[in-house]
This record gives sequence, structure tokens and C-alpha cells, in this order.
Amino acid sequence: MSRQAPTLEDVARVAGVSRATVSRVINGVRNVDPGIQEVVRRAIERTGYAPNRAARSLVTRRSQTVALIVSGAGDTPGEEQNAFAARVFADPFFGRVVSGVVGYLRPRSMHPLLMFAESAETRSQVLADLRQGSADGALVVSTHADDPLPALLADAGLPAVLFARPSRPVRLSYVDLAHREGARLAAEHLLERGCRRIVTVTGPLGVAASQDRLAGFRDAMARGGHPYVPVAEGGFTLDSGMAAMSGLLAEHPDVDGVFAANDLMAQGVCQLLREKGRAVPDDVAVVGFDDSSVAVTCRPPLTTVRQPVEEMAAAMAALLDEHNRGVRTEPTSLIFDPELVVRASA
Amino acid sequence: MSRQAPTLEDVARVAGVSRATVSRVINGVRNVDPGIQEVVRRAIERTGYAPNRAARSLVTRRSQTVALIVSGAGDTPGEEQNAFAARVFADPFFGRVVSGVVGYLRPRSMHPLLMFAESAETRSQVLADLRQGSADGALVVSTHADDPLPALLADAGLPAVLFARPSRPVRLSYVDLAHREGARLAAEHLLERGCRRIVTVTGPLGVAASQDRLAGFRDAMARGGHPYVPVAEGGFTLDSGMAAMSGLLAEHPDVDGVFAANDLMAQGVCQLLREKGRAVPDDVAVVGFDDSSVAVTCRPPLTTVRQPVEEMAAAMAALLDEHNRGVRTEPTSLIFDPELVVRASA
DNA sequence: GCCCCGGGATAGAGCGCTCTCCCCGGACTC
DNA sequence: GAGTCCGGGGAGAGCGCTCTATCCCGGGGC
Repeated sequence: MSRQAPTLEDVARVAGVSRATVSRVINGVRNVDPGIQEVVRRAIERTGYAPNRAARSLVTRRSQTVALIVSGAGDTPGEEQNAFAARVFADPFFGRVVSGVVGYLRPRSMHPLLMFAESAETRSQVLADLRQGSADGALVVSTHADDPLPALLADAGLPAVLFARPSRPVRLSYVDLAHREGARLAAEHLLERGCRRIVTVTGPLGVAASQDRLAGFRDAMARGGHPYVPVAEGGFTLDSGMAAMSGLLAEHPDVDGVFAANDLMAQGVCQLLREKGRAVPDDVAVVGFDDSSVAVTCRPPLTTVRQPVEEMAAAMAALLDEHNRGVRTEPTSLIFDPELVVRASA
Repeated sequence: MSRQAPTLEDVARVAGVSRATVSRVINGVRNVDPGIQEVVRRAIERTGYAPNRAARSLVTRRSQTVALIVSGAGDTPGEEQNAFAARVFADPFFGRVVSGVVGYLRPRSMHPLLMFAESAETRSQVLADLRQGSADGALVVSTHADDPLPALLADAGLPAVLFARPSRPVRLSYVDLAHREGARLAAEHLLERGCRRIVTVTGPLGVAASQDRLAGFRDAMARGGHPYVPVAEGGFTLDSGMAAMSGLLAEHPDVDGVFAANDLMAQGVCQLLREKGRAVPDDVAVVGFDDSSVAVTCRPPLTTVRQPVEEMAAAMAALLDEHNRGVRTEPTSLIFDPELVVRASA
């Protein structure tokens, strides 16, 4: 298709020096005579040289690539695997993860290699790819609590960093949010607003984050003089938010405040309340969680607990980098603080 | 960190054959005695061998990786570059692209390398990465009409396939939708429904797709006896849809049908109509375009023109593959047919 | 004047694969 | 029975880079 790409050898010949010298100039290693540096640089320009990545990787044992793995639980049937990626990216959360990761990687001229692992087969595929050196490590975002991938990675001795604390302890670093603290912010906001009949829609209770948010919310409510809070479990989706709220409303028609464990469910809560003739926020105040893009597009815009996803994702990449460079050897956890964002819904 | 990974040499020693034979077994090349095949396979298992990707790439000149590039126009200022990825993935469209690409790549054990190019600097970075052999080619999705990247790729002789016809002709393959046809479906549906005072909200008119949708809509309307259609230009975002509809409604208060050039704007149109006291679809029927995830979550669910994005994305990957394998040498265009999906909004 | 020292450059040995060429031996042809 | 084929296997030359060991050479110490 195209003429043979120039190699180090070609540049060296043009510059009238050895291959090693050119390599040193490119990698900025050791003392090289400034004059010769200039000559080499010009030769590189003239030849249009671009170092071959595979050759470099072969000797350095680094791929300058990081695997960004979205990992589901158990086994997704074959027909649904194709839809997995679409479902995942339908949640604005992942866009923010990608954004944060890229923010760290790009200045270091690295790129994320996108992988999905939602069945036993794809999981072992991912593991094999990593062992082949396709990437210098993995950044894992699990969509389910009982994701087996982290343990597999740890057992294989592959460098990896997780988003969110794994449900079973694993010798891997992770970043996470102070969920209880975030739920406390939501509770206090609702109470300060004067709400007195408050209910909550939780995430799937198998997920540690859901439990923490619920626990934090209950604690803060109890401290505020409300020892009992009606609870309905949702599944982090819009529909599940509607369904959960529907049940709560039937049992507690006088409700005046709702805390939903994520924004998508909060949107569902708002939609259901409107359908049932309740005005948000005048009749019922609603607080979400995440501060994802739906928080802004939702009508009314959601008051929500902001999770600094981009920062957290960037921190994942940074942690992995430190592990790879040997700067950090022990598994570490980095916990980020949430923040209340007040909009129209509460 | 871990013991030295086993190499082909190690496997060959264990199996008692030569390196070449092991390589042949792994790559399924030429006839190898079934008995020896079995011995080699066992040796691979025993040693836990995984072929080194860099070494293989070095000699085959294939990375088994495809760059998936989201490309913006002109120059995005540095502070906004980090948000680019998040903005991009906020549109459910890209999730579907990723899904389609992965659907093709995964069975071939390849992965997409995610890149963003929204400024001159990042564009040349991307170009350099590609020339280094980080990927076997590029799949490009442009967010703007005047994206310079396709031309740069073509000039550099790098294999690439585009999503949507480029505004200026370029010697590259692309996939696209029969936009005029899709707009025709929308027009005919509104007319059949009995709408008589119909307006349309277009996408940014610098984008070819927007122009085609508008032209197709006008043609079909004219054929249906409506030579004049009020038009307002939007920007494919929710807000721009609201703004455009606000203007149209002021000038044409008796409107009873709207065609919006994408679902996000259609959602904006619905929201604005509701705010102005118009019921959808009873007072005004609304048709969107794309059949993205918002079409389902929108209230009411949108009647829309489905774009088979996943199929189109998979076709991009397939085209690139064919170019790389030398099966296809000339730039090709693949045009997909849209389909009307009737839901509640019209 | 000899030796030592060290900055600055080179030579060359791999990294782990693929693939071309070559060899061997049994079956087939005439 | 000699020549020809061909299936099955091995040897070894790279692919383009990094990096260690080495060399060269000018200057300073004694």
C-alpha cells in the first residue's frame, strides 16, 4: 500500500550517526552533544520517521496502552452480549469515566483499549489479552456486585485498579466515593427544607454502594429525629425508579420528600409523581445521586449529590501508572468526597 | 512482579519439537501431524503460554487493534478538551457505535483503541500514533462537518473508514444512511396521520446529513401537496430543539405536526410544547430521528426514524478489515435504509 | 611522558515471534 | 529400481527497537 516506513537505521544513516545515538535523542537519555542532537532531529524530520511501537514494546515490555474494562456479572447470554456495550454507554456515567481516564492518559500519549467482559468466555478472553501484553494493566468498572473479574486479575498477578470497593476483598487498589457522607448530605437537605414524610428508593442492595447510601441516609435521618424511613429497592434504571416510587406512594400517600440512590431513578420518581398528580418540588421534593447529565435534562432539573467521576477515573489511571512504575507497591484505596448540587427538584 | 512469562521456545522444549512447529499449531498453518498437534497443545497448557503480542506485531505488521476516533472540528480550547469525551458520550449515539464496532471486532479477538481528536495538537498526535502502528487503521466519527481529520488520514495513506459522507470528497470508504428516504418516511407518516400545518426543526445545516434530511422532508411534503414548510435550524441538542420550536410556535400557533432531525431535539420540542400547553400527540404530533435511547425514555415515547447505527458501525469495521486484508482496494460507500418506528408521539 | 579518567559515541546482542527455505523419507510413476 | 512428488518437520534469518558493554579520545595528575 505505502512505501516501507523509515526505521531508526535510516535516520541514523541520514544523520551520519549510529542507531543508538538516534535512540538516545528520541528518548532524551544521557548526554548527547547538542550539535548532534540538532542534526539527528533534522534527519528525523527529513525522513518522516515514526518509531515502531511493536518493536519498542517488545524490548521495553510496555505497551503504552491501558485496558478499560467494563465488566458485568455472571453470564450474559450470547444474543445479549452485543447489546451490553450499548446498555452500558446509555448510562452517562461511563462517558464521564472515559473522559476522566482519557484526561490522564492523553498527556502521556497513551490510549485506553476498550474491553467488555460480561460472560465467562469474554472474561477469559480479556485475561488472555492482558497476559499477552496488549495493555499495561486494567481499569475495571463493574456493573454488578458479584463480578468475578477482579479476583481473576488479582490471582493472575495482573496490575489492575477498580472503580468502587469490590464486594469481596481483593488485593487490588481501588477508588471510591464516601457514599454514606453523600447520603447524609441528601438527608440533611431534605430535612432542612422542611420535609417530614420522607422515603427512599435504593439501588440494588447487592451492590456495596447501594447499601452504604442507604445506611448513610438512615443514620442521618435518625440523627435528625426520624428513626424510621420507608424503603423500596430499585435497580438503578428509570423504570425501576418509577416502579419503586409507585409502591411507596401507594403505602405513603402523604410523602413529601424522596431520596433516590441515582439520578436515573430520580427521573423515574419525578415522572411517576407527575403522572399521579404530584408537583415536584412543591408537593414532593426529590433528591438524586451522581449529578449525571440526566440531572440537568430532567424536568425539573435535579437536586443531586455530585460524584466527582472524572477525577476518580483519572485517579484510577494514575494509581495504575504508579503501580506499573513501581512507585507504589501495596494496594491502596482513594476515597473521594461528594458534594450537594442544589437545583429545582428539592 | 511475576516470573518470566513462558515463550515459544519454552513450549517447544517441553513438547520436544521446534519453535516453528509450535507456531504452526498455534496459527493453524499448514498440515501438522495430529499426534504432534496434541502434544504441542498439552505443552502450551502445561506452561501456561500466551503469545507475546508485541513480538507478533513486529513481524506481522498488524496490531490486531483498531482505532475508534471521535473527531471534532477546528480547535477546541485546552480547558474544554477534557469535557469533549464526556459530551460525546452523553449522546447515546456513540454508545451504539461502540456496541456495533465491538460486535464485529470481538469475535476476531480485536479491540477498539479509543482516541479523541478535537484540536490541531490532538489530531497530529492521533496521526503519529497511527503511523507508529498502534492500530491497523481508523474508524472515524466526526462531530462536525468541517472536520479536517479524514483528509489528513487519506493524505497520510492510512487506512480509515468514516461514519457518514464527508462534506468534502475524500478517497476513503464510508457508511451512511439514506437520510432523504428517512425524512420521507417521517413526512408521509405525519401526512397520513392527518396533520396539515407541519413544521420542521433541522440539524446544523453545515452538516450534510442535516441538509439531506431537510431536502428529503421538503420533497415528500411537496409531493403530498405542501410546497411550503416552515423551518428552524437547531444544533442536535435538547436546548436547541426547545429554542427552535419556541420560534416556530410563535409564528405558527396553529401547528399540528413537527419533524425534528434527531431525537434529542424532538425531546426538546415535546418539552416546549408541554410548557406552552400543547398536548403531544393530541394537539401536535412529533416525529424524531435516530431511534436513540431517549426516544424510549422521552414522555411520550417518540415516533422516530430508526437509524441502524450498530449495523452501520459493524460495517465500518468490516470495511476496514477488508481494506487491510487487501480484499477491497477501492474506496466504497455503504448506504443503509432507515425504518419508521411508531410510538406514542405521532 | 605515562596513566588514568570520563564524556560521548558505537557495536552488537538480544526481545519473542513469523516465515522462507531446506531437508528428509515414504509413496507414486514409469 | 530410479526418479519425482509431496507432506511434515527443522534451522535460522530477520522484524525495529533498547541497552549494555566497549571503545575512542582529549585532558589532567604525577
